[in-house]
Amino acid sequence: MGKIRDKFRRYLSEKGLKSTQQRDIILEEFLAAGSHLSIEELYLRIREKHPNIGYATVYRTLKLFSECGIAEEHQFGDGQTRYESVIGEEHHDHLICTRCKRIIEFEDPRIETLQDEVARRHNFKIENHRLELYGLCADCQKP
Amino acid sequence: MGKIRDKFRRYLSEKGLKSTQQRDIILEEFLAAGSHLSIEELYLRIREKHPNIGYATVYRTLKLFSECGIAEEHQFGDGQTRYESVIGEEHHDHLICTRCKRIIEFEDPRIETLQDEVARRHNFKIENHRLELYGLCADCQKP
DNA sequence: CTATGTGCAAAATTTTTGCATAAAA
DNA sequence: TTTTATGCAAAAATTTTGCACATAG
Repeated sequence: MGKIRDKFRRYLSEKGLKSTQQRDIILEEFLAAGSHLSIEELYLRIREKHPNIGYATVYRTLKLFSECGIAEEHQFGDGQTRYESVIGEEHHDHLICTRCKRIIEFEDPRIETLQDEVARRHNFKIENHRLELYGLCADCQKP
Repeated sequence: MGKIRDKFRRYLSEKGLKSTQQRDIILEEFLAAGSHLSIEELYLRIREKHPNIGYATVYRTLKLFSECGIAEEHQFGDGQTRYESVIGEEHHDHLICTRCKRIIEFEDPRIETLQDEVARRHNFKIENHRLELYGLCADCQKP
């Protein structure tokens, strides 16, 4: 868990950026909060304890997280950018219920293997990927 | 090719919606244009020949296309919603070059099979899916 | 006729930016 | 002390909406 914080510190110092109170607060809140938070949701949570942190700082800081590889941006199609923390966990993909908006995570190494194969066929070097299956979750299929 | 137009007509009449000049124009332009057009790009093209068609109509019509299943919405992470025509073709996925922004299409039925299996395991009913591999295309790996 | 669609401009959303001030190195 | 970060508010950018008028059925 300290790994994420270390990676962030390291990234900041490599780039000559500064470690600030706000960045620490936002990182802690980001890690404490569950996955798939929208920027607004995160901002509101932070706001509760730290009413003086601005929206722009949250935007800028999340972008930093994403650049340094500790968070991933997602667009699940509701017009809100969501971020998910990414280090330490295995990469996972998503089942997204179009009715109740529930997000279920899964992973399947066999799919990853096939992706690598596709990439190789196109001389493509994968940095990242996104697999999302949209549909109805078990509950929402019941009438 | 007439299939798409037919499906659209059928959808309109099923829903009691009307077939209008604008909808026809937008559909033709959408089909004529390559894949992955952003709403703005499409609007500008339409604008050239039909300067009186409004932005809102293009938005509303593309949403219709997507509802009736002849187009698919994509967000490739540049803040622009893109649409792609979908009928008649096999479903395909995307390799997206993060440097030159090129989009390469591919399909792999074996991946689809595994997706179905994952869905079954979660009692999930897939309506749609999206697989995007981000990274560097062959050209952009050369220094 | 009647219901739906259109165009426009205004509003709502989401994200980015400029700039004076504050804080880190 | 010099550079980078922050907060605010303003600006951009994207998408949606309200409404009077137009058009399809």
